[in-house]
This record gives sequence, structure tokens and C-alpha cells, in this order.
Amino acid sequence: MPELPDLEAFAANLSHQLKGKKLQQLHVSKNVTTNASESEFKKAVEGQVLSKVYREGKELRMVFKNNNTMGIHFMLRGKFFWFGDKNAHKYTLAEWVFGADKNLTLTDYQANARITLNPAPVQVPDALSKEINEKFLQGILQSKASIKNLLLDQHKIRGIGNAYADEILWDAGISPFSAGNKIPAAAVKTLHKSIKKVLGNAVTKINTAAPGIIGGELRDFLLIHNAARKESPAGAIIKKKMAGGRPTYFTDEQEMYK
DNA sequence: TGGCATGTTGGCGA
DNA sequence: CTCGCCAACATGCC
Repeated sequence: MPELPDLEAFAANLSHQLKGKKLQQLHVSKNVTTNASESEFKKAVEGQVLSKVYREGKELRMVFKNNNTMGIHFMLRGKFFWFGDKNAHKYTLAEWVFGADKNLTLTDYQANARITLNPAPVQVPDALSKEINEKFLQGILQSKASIKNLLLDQHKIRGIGNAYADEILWDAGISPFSAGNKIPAAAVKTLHKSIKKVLGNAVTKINTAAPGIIGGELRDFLLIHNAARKESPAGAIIKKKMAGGRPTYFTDEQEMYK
């Protein structure tokens, strides 16, 4: 449910609050989609000090001093709470006990969130990584698939979700229905700038509006992928089209390349 | 109130 | 083989 900018903020805040603390107990529900048993998780990380929490694509990573790592993917509905939050007891998938007021709960009423012990390295670059440049984007766009679907494809570039794909493509002035392999070089250059700008601005806005946030999502500042808005800043009507079961928001300000 | 929303996977058909 | 589309997951939110 949260997208890249939300997860980026969660990771920084969790790292800030939990780094250096010892994981006293870990509970992993049998309902979790995972690659290891609860006892394997316990053996790997209980009693270990947390080194850091960071984001990779749409996953959070908890790295412990012994280098064992837990990957947490929220899928659609996963959510972190601190123990004591009133919602934290329903649909619990996992609990991390770091100490008195530093206990973390993962909930998901669909039980689709995934926890991975020592996730395998992934070659696909993250949307905010330095590897993303015009040449790289040009490479992944060599397909007649729509540019939006290409940006959403986690096997090509990691971290962009449905809402921010719309936001980025609007910012770049490119129709989401354009064919990837018809995008001219100048538009690819703009796309590169828009990816960094839109995602970067969102991280800043979330951190400013909700210091310490570790769950939920903030979206009210989105300009186009936002049901509350009818027009773009320049006054163009925002259109909505369902595609692949998800809404795509766009305006006529975006050029169609076909 | 009930329509809307977020990611991924796998199967289907064009 | 490549794409787009659909269902499934099952509830919170306004």
C-alpha cells in the first residue's frame, strides 16, 4: 500500500529509533508468506543488535550485526504499528520486541505481506539509485508495452507503484499509454528528471508532514493521481481510466507517442 | 453506505 | 514470444 516515498520515510524513521537496539524476541505467524520457519528466523536474529533499516525497491530491510537480514514487503495491506497502538492487535503477522517502548508489529488483514530471511541480491536497480540514468531508461523502454507498465515492472526498475507512475508521467508530459519504444530521447531525458524530482519531493513532503511516520501513507499532495483533484495546476481536466484493474490518472497536457 | 484502493502472481487469449 | 487483462487476496476508509 505505501509506495517508495512512504517506505523511504519508514526506513529512515525505524532506523533512527531502533538502530543499536537488541532484538529480544521475534514472533513470526504461520500465516506469513516466507522462505523460512519461525525457528529459523529466531535462530538468525534473536539476541542480535540491529545495524540499520533501509529500503530496496518496495521492500524494507532490517540488517543485524551478524549480517542476517529480514526483508519485509507490505504488498497491498501490510502495516507497521508500535505496540500499544489500538489497531496493532488485529491480523498480526509478526512482532519484533526491542524493549519497553520499541516493539514493532506487522499487521495485514489479507495476510499477503511477505517476510524474507536473507533475501537474495537483486540486480534490478532501485528508482532512486545512481544507476538510473537516461541510457538505462532508454534500455528498459525498448518494448512496445505502455510506458506506464514498463515503469511499474519491478523486473526492470524497482520501487515505482501505481500512484507515483501517474505522477511521474504527468510531470514528464508523457502519456501513460505511449509505447515505450516510441519515446524520443528528449522525452527520456525529461522522464529521468521527473523520476528523481517527483519521488524526491514526496519523501521531503512526507518527512515534513509526518515526522517519525512508520505506517500508513500520505498522498494528499499528489497533483494528478488524486481523487480529490479535478484539474491539473494549469487547469487541464484530470482524466481517469481503469487499466489492469487499477486507475490511471492523466491529462491532455501529456503527449502520446505511438 | 458502498465504491474505491494498493502489489504481485499466474493463467488466458489476442 | 509479447502484451494486456483479469481474478485472487479480504478489509479500512471516507
